[in-house]
Amino acid sequence: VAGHRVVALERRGKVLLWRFDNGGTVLIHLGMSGRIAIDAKGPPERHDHLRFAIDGGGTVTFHDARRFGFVDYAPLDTLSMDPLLSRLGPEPLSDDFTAAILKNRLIGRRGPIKTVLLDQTVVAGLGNIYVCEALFRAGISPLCVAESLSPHRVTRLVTAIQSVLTEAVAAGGSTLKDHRQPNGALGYFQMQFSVYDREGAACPRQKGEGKSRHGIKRIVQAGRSTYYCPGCQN
DNA sequence: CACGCCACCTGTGAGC
DNA sequence: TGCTCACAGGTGGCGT
Repeated sequence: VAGHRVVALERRGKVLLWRFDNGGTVLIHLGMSGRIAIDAKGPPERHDHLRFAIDGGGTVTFHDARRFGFVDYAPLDTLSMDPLLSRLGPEPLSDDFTAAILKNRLIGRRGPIKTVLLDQTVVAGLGNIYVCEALFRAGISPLCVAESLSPHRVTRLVTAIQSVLTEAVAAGGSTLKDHRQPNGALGYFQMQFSVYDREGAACPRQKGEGKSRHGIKRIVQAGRSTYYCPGCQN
């Protein structure tokens, strides 16, 4: 991409796409601990893996301590065939993400809805935090068999996913530890978590209602932590 | 095909 | 203080 101009910055699921005027695309996945830093000050730090120098002196740095992220390059016209993108489910904030479509994609999925929503081929872009938060908002137990959800519940789930993602983006994401926005700012959506990483806390929906006997519970599903309120999610 | 488990790699906090 | 262990936002390969 040296010598070429970026013509568009896009995203598909969790994959960042930098489109260049030669038709090529740089693909970036931040994994768990990755970040992009614009005009990072000073010399490269530990775990800075790649730095782009921009005309005018600016820099764009890919930094990732845990190295679960990656950067790849797709030459002209190969992007749509990229295995990273070709099997992705619908964008949850697009018009393509409706209750009818999600319901359809849950057919044949007998695993728990929590695990199924983490499958990027079902819906693109959801991670562990936002699945937990969306299921709480929808009042759906993470243990529910995915294909058994009623149309009404799937409708609530779609609405919950959209609201969680919209609010999380507005808050700059969730900084548990590593996440930074490209300008270096922290994310703040963790302040608004209802259940994630809140094991033992009172359920926010039951606060002040005198029936807070249900604390937030942590279980493990497919090797991942799930947080939920057994009182409101069933 | 669907699903669970494990590995991948590094940092951090808890417990001793 | 320093050691060991468990665990962490994701994904892909493997066995079942």
